[in-house]
Amino acid sequence: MSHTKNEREEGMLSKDQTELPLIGDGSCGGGAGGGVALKKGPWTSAEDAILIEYVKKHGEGNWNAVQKHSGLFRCGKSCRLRWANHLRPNLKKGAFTQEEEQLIIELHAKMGNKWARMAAHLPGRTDNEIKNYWNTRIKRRQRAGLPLYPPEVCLQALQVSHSTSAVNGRDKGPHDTLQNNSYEIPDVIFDSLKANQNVLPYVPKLPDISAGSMLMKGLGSSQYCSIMPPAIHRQKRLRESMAFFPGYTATVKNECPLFEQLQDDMSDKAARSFGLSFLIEPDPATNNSQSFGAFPGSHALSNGNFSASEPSFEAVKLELPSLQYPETELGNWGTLSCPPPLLESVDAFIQSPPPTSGVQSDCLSPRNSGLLDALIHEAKTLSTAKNHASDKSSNSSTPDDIAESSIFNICETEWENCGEPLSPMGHSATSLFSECISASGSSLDEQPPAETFTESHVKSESADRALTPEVQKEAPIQLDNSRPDTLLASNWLEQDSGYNKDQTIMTDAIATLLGDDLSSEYKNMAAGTSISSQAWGLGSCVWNNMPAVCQMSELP
DNA sequence: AAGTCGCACAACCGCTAATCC
DNA sequence: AGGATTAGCGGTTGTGCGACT
Repeated sequence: MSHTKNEREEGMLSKDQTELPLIGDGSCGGGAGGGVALKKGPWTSAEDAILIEYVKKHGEGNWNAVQKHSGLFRCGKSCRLRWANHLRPNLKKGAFTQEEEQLIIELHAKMGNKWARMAAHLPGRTDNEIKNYWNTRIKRRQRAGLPLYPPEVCLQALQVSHSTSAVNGRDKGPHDTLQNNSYEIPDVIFDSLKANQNVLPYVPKLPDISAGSMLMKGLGSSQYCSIMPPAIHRQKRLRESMAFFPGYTATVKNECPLFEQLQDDMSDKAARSFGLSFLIEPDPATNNSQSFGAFPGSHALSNGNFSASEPSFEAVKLELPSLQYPETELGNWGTLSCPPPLLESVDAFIQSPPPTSGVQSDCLSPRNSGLLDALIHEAKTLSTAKNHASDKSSNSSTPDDIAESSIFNICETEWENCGEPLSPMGHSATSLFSECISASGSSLDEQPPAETFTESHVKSESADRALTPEVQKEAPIQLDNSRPDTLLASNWLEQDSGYNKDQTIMTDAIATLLGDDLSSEYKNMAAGTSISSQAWGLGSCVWNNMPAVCQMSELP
């Protein structure tokens, strides 16, 4: 990797020697500098020698003393980096081996952008090397339109996460999971979520955050969703979706490939692959909400962020390296769905959030704990609402009524308390879903063949209408067909395996997941509407949380 | 041959956590 | 306890080089 380092340094020697820039910033000044001109830029061999000599004498650490003791005009920070990245013994130089690359991929699936921790698993490699390698890889894969993670890694992540979440209680220490060759859930996520629980009314009890979800941070990245237009304009799609299914629109950015895959193969195998196994075989030891919480993939971070350190609470903060969201590709999306004005307006919102955005962010924080958690909350509320409704007018409600009166009332009341008809998942979350909408096509009637899925257009009309609250109520029917899950449904229903069978499977699966109380309602909905928009709206919530599985197993 | 572009890499920057005093 | 210092981490930027036009 750095095999040319010495040549480069030698080549730059003359330049370096002629320039001795002042250390202008305080970050490197420390106490050692004391106003002395400290050198920046590439290290020379002479400097390396001095540093090596210093470390031999004094050992590592106390880097700010290097300049004092050795006369090296470098700040301690720079010395430490130089030593750690280039001079310390046992450093492996040269390109990453196949095994190392594989390990990096797996580690990144586990940890996200925890370069230092990844480096700990790669003897002789530095975090910087790994980071650079990964960023380069991202670029490469993105250009090639390849998924970021190979399927086997996805599968492994899923399997481990599933077993981990089933076996482990809550936040098991990372060391434990690592020792078990399990996927590591950074504590910080739990901390963040826990912190959120104190603030927010509908942040569920902390469930396991599955490795699958961690993985999906990567999977959900634009690179990964390369089978769709890669750099999705999340803000635009946010609008399209959130107006219509405020609560269920999270995380689907990660899941989009599901629908491609579903179109290819909606067989039993496929269904199993992307998560029906979880549905059909729920953990009997868990009750409804718990099983939700333990559902792998239920905590896919909504912003497609790779970093495991921060399930960002800010609607727009993206921890990804900027290159991972190439703005240059946004134009592709401009042709996909929304008219420019909408696009721009949402852009403006994202890029310079209004003063209330922080409040919204807080209010919307449940997204950090995952779509299914929100679903739990909503489902419970739905159940409550239903009970209320039946108290007032017993037996008068059709399943459709129930869906309308409960689901969308919820949307308009509870969630609107956040100041905007946004999902508890928040902007990013909703945008994730809308990404899928954009990618998956506009309507059932226009449903394109799978091959052309990514080129389909979302009618801007739908998006525009979605902006106004008054269309929200009618939106479900109108827009349902644009939902990827509806497409999924339609595809599914067209399969040779037969409508009734699949419907039953799906309904039962979701019902199982929902638990006894809610399952009957869901089944009623499904039955009453023949996989109606409402049913699929609810069902899609489940589907939307399967991508960790589906992508893992169905990647080309 | 000259200019441009993209890649790979090294180093820097800003921030935070840990430690010291 | 609390401020200062140090170490570490992750993101970003700058630079050299080779490929391409």
